[in-house]
Amino acid sequence: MTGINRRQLKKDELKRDIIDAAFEAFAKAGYHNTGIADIAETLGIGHGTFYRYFQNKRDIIDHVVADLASRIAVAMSEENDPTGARTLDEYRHQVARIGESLVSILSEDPRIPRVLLFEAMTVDDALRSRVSEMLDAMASMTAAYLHHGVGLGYLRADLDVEFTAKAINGAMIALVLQDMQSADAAIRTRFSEAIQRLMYDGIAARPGA
Amino acid sequence: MTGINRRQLKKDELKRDIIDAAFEAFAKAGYHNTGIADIAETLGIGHGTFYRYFQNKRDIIDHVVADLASRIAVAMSEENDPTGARTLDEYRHQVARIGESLVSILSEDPRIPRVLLFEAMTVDDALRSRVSEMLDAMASMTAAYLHHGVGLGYLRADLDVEFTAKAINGAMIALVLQDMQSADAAIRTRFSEAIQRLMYDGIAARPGA
Amino acid sequence: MTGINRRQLKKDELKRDIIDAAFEAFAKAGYHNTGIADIAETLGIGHGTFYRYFQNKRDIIDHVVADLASRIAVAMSEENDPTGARTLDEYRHQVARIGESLVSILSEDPRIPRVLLFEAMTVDDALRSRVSEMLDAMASMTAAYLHHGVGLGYLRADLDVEFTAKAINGAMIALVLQDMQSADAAIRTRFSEAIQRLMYDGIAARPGA
Amino acid sequence: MTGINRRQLKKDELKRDIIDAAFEAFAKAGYHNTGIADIAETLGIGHGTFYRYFQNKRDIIDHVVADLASRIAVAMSEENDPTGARTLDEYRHQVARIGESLVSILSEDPRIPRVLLFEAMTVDDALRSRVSEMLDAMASMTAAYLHHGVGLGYLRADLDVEFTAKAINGAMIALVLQDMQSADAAIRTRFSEAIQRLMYDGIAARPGA
DNA sequence: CATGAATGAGCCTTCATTCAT
DNA sequence: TATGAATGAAGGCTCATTCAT
Repeated sequence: MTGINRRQLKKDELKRDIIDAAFEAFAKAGYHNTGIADIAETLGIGHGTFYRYFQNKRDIIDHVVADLASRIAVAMSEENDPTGARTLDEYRHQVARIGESLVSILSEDPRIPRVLLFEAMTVDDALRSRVSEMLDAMASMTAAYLHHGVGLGYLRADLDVEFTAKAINGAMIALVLQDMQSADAAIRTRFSEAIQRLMYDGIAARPGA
Repeated sequence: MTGINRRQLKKDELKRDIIDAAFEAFAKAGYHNTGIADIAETLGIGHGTFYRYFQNKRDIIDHVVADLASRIAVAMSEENDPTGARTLDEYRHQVARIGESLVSILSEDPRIPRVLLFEAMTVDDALRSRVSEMLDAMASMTAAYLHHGVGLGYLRADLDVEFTAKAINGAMIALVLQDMQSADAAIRTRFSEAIQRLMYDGIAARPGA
Repeated sequence: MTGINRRQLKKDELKRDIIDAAFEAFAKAGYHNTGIADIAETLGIGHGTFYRYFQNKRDIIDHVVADLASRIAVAMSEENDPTGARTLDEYRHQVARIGESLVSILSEDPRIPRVLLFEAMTVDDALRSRVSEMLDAMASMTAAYLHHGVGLGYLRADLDVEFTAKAINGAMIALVLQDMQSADAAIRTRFSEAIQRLMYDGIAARPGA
Repeated sequence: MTGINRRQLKKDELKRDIIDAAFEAFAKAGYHNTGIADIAETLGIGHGTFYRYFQNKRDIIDHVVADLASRIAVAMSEENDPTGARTLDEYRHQVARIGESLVSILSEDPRIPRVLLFEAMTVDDALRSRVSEMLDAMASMTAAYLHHGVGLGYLRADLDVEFTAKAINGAMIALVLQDMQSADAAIRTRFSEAIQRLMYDGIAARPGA
């Protein structure tokens, strides 16, 4: 009994390890420059073993992306409560926190944007769609917060929630990409604050302010 | 003399044709799924001929990117006059125009973002850097306009010009990507206006407004 | 004791099942396109188990062929009594019956000629010889009957028993192959009668007849 | 002009050489045990070159079979004149000659029956059908001669032309297979005569004869 | 004894690149 | 100069076989 369980556990573990190694390899060398043998060698397993866990090369990038997708989904669901704010300030902080969170999910590990935003986009249409949907989901979440902000009267009533959310999302992804290159906390903070000021105050000088 | 020139002309023409065909192919099938033979076949030339014009496969994507880079540089330089505005309204319009222009350069042909933002990013570090620099250049241009706006007093004096420019750039690229998928003029207009309102008015409700 | 016997029985049973499943698979997909795993899966056993009963893939086709050989030998020995005829007519009927029998052994199941005459012939020289010997044995049996027929004066005294037997055998195998494709009883009867008439009457018109 | 022709000639020659080498290899080691690399190595060419001439491994066996088919068709058409006989004796000789001819086509080179009758039958249904049709064509030709013989009154009026032809064909193929193994001229003659006597005289003792 | 996880030899096929014509 | 025939490294994938559990 336990024998079977332990074996299954080992299998699951190896499957995870393969996904991780593939992720690692795809991030470092790119999907197209990575061979199944490279992944297997990293793990010290025979390359035939790979095919006991995944159907083919295409299958593994799918799993890598799915893995990232679920990580992101989990992280997003943890923070997802657009209704929790009682004051403008609370709202701002909440939005800032969720924004940081979204960015962090991708920024946490520079391999994530590399694989998700670049490598996965060159595999085929299906995967491209898959990733696009993930990004759309992030924009939808942003939109939900904006929508709530409008409802509470914190945000402009005439706000084009959907497209403003997409714009903000674009800015956040720019941040992620910036982070991917430099990974400098100070820069990240400045970028983050620039986005927030852009959001709440705009860039224009205020006659009254 | 003229014979040589004419020959040179023909050579240049074919070189251009190869670049265009490669661009076309990379956009449609991706860099890694495109063979030299595919490109040559499209042009009706022998695939050995390719190697008389380009050193290798890596070389051609470089030229494709360089070609896009120069197209973008030209388009940017045409519009590049951050000092031309005399009133806030003029400034806004000028910035809107240059923003539209930047977006248009990439959006004009959906193959451009496909090749530049996806395919080129999976070739190697050198090319990735190359494209990053192009995007940085775009952000720098945005920054120049912001800088000028601050100088003229149209924009907030405490504006973090550099990072706000990057944020806006990210939003514009999001627009480009959106356009790449749908190519719907109405959507593009809405997205564009959302970005502009975000820039000048922010999203917050104004007590006084 | 009985426990061991029962175990032995079970082992023998599984061995049989594996042979049958292999026969089935080889007939359907061919020896070279059949994997050990396919055979094991059909039986619902682990494919490692296969190797407890057979040394390797080569071994199993040997057993399949041996199994067919013994089936054929049994069927042949049941009918084998070239001395039993007392009149020409009896002789003819006896020969017809044994001929039908020989054909039936192979024709009974279209998988038999498929495996024996085609698949087994592409494995290696040894197996090819094995099958050839089986066919030779069939020809020898035919020859025995012819020999007896000559001895009794029913058949031509100058009959080249050996090679005529081979020729008749070839005709019978043609019938088997025909049957393998169509399995139409009427066709089979016509074919069978054509062979018998060919044997006894030849094809030539008889001046006196 | 001549340059192109010479090149084309060389290509045709190499294509032929590949077909021949494949034929050779399939006959010696079998289709399934022969690698593309084996064929290429025999010819001293790179194995990539193979794929400039044939789409894949399946393609080459098709060409090998087609090549044999056309050789056989040519040989058959050379002899094909069932109407040329004026006397029974002439008819007999004619039939004997065409029979010898049919047998010779296959027997001439023991690799032919090996590839055609065994290897090709193991590849897939399509090829199996292809070869079956070839054998049917041979039987049809035999049938045509029998039909003519009946018309001229040389053969029994009640002869089942079609199936008798198939039976005779089976006998001839048995001869071919015999030849494939031994290649002894004396044996071949005996076998051939046994078939002819079987055809014209049958095996039965004749009361009057 | 049964199992199936692991293995790696081996095969087919592609394609960037070279070079003789 | 243009060509395309030739090449072989490289890579994806299969499957017979072994062996620890």
